[in-house]
Amino acid sequence: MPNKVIIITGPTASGKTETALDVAEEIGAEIISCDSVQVYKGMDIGSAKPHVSERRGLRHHLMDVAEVSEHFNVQEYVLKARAAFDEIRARGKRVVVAGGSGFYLKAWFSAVTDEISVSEDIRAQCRRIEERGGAPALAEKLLSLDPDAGKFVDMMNPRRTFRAIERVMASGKKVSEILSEFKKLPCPMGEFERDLRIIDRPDSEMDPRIAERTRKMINSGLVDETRKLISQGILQNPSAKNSIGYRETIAWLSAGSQDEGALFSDIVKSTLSLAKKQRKYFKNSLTE
RNA sequence: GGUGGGGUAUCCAAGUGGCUAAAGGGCGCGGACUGUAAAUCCGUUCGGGUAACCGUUCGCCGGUUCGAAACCGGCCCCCACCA
Repeated sequence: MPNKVIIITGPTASGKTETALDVAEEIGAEIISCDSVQVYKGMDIGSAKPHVSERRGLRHHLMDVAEVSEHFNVQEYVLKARAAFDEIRARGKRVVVAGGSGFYLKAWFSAVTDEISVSEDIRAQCRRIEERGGAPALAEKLLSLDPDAGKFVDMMNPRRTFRAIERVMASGKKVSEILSEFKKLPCPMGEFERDLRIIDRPDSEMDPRIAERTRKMINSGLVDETRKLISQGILQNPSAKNSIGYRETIAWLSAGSQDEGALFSDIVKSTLSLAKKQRKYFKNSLTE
């Protein structure tokens, strides 16, 4: 199957970027990144984005496609990645998908969003409910619209409940219907053969790799990069400002920039738990 | 040497007589997740047991009490200030 799309993923710092480059180089493929942070311009050091000089002349897509001040999400990822995917294949080249953002990666396997369009008015209503009473108020609202919703939606999670209310209000359908229709949706990237490769290493290798990479990030200017991003509006973007490395640096800067050792260990700690979380996602949501 | 503060589970940290195997947080572990996903949320976290329950625990030793992490005495460490 020489046309298979090779999908390379793995926890952060496992070495998937290198592997992807090796593989892509060997088969003359272009790379579509699957990383929710590398999509942002200027988030380079902290996201371990390979510098242009490290890309071995291979074309990379879905990197630097958004401003840090603007929100990005899976929906946009799907749109842009699909466009790049079609374009590359139209040129007769092969594709390597590489990255560790689990939810984005899922889009290469199945639907991740539905087609219900939610009006700004409905969204504003939900926001008001949340502001007034938080998760309990959202749960109450959802149950008033659909008494069975509790079976399908995590009512403790305001974000999930919020989304469910929106969809129910916009479609007039019950959660169960929305869900079963969603499950029937095709993969947004289309039909193609996949070759999923999950890169991983034992903790005994991961721990020092993460420590070393974090050290390197700080030494090569993570703090300055973060300052620049702040001036470009990263603080207005909740997903970008909460990404690992930047989140800690922002906190460290606002706490007075004392004790660089603490910054280092905070980032290492967060990165370690990210790696664990990624493994779980791959295990539970990407493989059968 | 003196004065004050402190020693609680893997870490930080509440708790001043029973309802305490011991609040809360972190870490770890498990799980959920359709538009913030490197996010958000849930469960679990002394040992044994499916459980009832049993065993061991709050610096150490001893005491008071029906009963102590908590009260009393002694001792050992740590921190701050004074000398």
